[in-house]
Amino acid sequence: MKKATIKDVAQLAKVSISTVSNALNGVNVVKPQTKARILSAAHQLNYSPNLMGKQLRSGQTNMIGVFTDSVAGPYFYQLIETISQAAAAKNYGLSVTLANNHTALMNSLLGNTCDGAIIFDHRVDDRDLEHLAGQEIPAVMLDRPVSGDHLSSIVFDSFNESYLATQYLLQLGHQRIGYLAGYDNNRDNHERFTGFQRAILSAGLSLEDMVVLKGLFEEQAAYDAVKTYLATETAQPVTAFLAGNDLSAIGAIKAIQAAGHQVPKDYSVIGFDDIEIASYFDPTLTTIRNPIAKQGQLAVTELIRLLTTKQWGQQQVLPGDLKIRASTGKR
Amino acid sequence: MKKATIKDVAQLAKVSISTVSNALNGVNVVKPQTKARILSAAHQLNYSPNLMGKQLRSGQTNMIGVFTDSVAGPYFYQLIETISQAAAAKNYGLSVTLANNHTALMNSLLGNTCDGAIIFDHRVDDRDLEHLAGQEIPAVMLDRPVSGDHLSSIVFDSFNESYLATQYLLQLGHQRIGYLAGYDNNRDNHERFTGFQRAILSAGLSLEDMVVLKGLFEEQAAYDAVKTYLATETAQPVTAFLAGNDLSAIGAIKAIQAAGHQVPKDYSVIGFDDIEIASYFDPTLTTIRNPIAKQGQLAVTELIRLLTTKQWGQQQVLPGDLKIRASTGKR
DNA sequence: ATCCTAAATAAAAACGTTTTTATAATTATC
DNA sequence: GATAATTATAAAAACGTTTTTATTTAGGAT
Repeated sequence: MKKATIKDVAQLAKVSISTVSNALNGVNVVKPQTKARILSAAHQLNYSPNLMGKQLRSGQTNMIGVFTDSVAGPYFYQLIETISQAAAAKNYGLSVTLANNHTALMNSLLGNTCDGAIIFDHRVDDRDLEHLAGQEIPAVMLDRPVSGDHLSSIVFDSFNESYLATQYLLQLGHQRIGYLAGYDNNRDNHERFTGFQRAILSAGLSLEDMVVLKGLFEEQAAYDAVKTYLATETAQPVTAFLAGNDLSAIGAIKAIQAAGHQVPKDYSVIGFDDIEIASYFDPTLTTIRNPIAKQGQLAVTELIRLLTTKQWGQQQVLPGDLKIRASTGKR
Repeated sequence: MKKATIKDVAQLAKVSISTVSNALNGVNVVKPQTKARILSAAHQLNYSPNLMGKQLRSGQTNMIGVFTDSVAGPYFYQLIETISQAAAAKNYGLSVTLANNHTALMNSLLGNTCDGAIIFDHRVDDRDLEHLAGQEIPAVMLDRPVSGDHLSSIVFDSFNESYLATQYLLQLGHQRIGYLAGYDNNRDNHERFTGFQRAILSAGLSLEDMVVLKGLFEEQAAYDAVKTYLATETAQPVTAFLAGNDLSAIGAIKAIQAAGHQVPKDYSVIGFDDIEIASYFDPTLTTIRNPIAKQGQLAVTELIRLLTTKQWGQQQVLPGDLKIRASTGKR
């Protein structure tokens, strides 16, 4: 049995398709008796409306689209989980699109498959955003601050978080700190690094005394970098590491332990993100926790605001907080 | 500027919409010169096709839909990540739909928004599956074995995995084992429990000597259950726990440690799933690892087979393997 | 030039809906 | 018991595409 259309229902109920549409969509003009007949026919045929037809005609999808290049890692599922709940509360469906390449991404973004988009995808550049805005598709960016018509962003205050984390290490008495950098072109990495530098300078210390290693946001890369560093004897070695994220912090700790030292006795280590592992790892990881849930909720609220009021978008910057655990201690 | 349609492109290029369609979709009948004109017009107008129109007319979406009630937890993102890659390799887009209630779910599933579905959602019951099959929407189920027309399933061999895990504990010399049960209505829980029971009986032991606690697949619940159990002095206490999943295993270990005992010296603990935390936890967790990546790949392959050959579906059961780490030891 | 064929383009139909407009049926008013 | 007003239903248009069918144009052969 092929999928039944509204025509089939109309035929079976001996009625026109417009009446079926009205009956099914609760437009209160159809006689109870006919409505019952239609409902029964629809049920009998297992009818469910074709969403393409529906959305094409009505011009709206009642869907929020999340566009991302990867769902890997705890950050994403926490984020998506809250977005899902917030969207449901506002009676929007949620569809997460994982596009493999840039054209597929833009086609799906510009293809009117959702009323508005939440974007966490580094492949979307400024020109793409212009297209979006030009076609009046409201979007909320989560990976970098933007603003413009139909465009908002909700990002974390990476600079300040890093500044505070560095201050905390300095306060514990660490004078020489190693920074485990992430990807070069990454906004968070850049912000965190400048936050780190600013805190050092504000404390009257010299950047010359600090060490920058390549952690690349990965456990293995961080492990290798720290291992190599520890192997080269220095007159005045670093006593703490500020890692670009939790994974590289874990890599650093493993390298430190592998070299026969202890955390936090010999070296303090601090990460970013507060991923799930952070509180299960031994030692539990001091880290900066981002308000992921809040970001997700705000993204939905803001998108719906753009959708309904058609106002100019806005930037929002969320502060994170330092979660002190067992991987940091006094020098 | 409103979104440009194929009509606008046609008008600007001084050509009919069918020619535009042909030019844009690479149908090789349009003169190079006109094609260039059309492409230029499309570019100039920032044209991108409306997918609803496209899909409505062509009757296919080139999309695989993943339907689930939750993306929480490492299992899902690993699964979705592999599904995404497998789909991309076969030139299918991926759309993950998180529906909040049953009607929304079924509407979206039956709404022709994708060519085929991969379903991981306990809310989809047998009647729903009949509807699906009746409307010729191919689907692959991941949370329980089914078969039928247009329907396949790829599940883990929970029974056997549990049987092997229990055998391993017995082999280590544990004669009394506690089972930390999950949700009552959960298939995995049921399979795992019967696997456990069968292994006990096969070894000639009595189920009377075993203890069943409610772990509910959660860390906290497991913690509480084990804490309570340990507090009640028994003549012949359990020396090992088989937990329904890794989270409850971790809860159990924490409770054991909190009561002043050691793992694996005093109690061995074994989990299921091999979540990310399992190898970071202290002690690292012995667990049964499911081939999640394989499940994802197979799901896509099988769905595409259903899609293209229109054959009767099939069941597939994947074996997991025991990952021995530090949370288990000889009695 | 005339006709034929092939190539290129255009026109029209179709997909499944909702929405707008038109018609039919019922009820109310006098 | 006719007409107006209201209510219920039907018909037609529209959404943006692709696809099928029709028409025009160009190029050869006669």
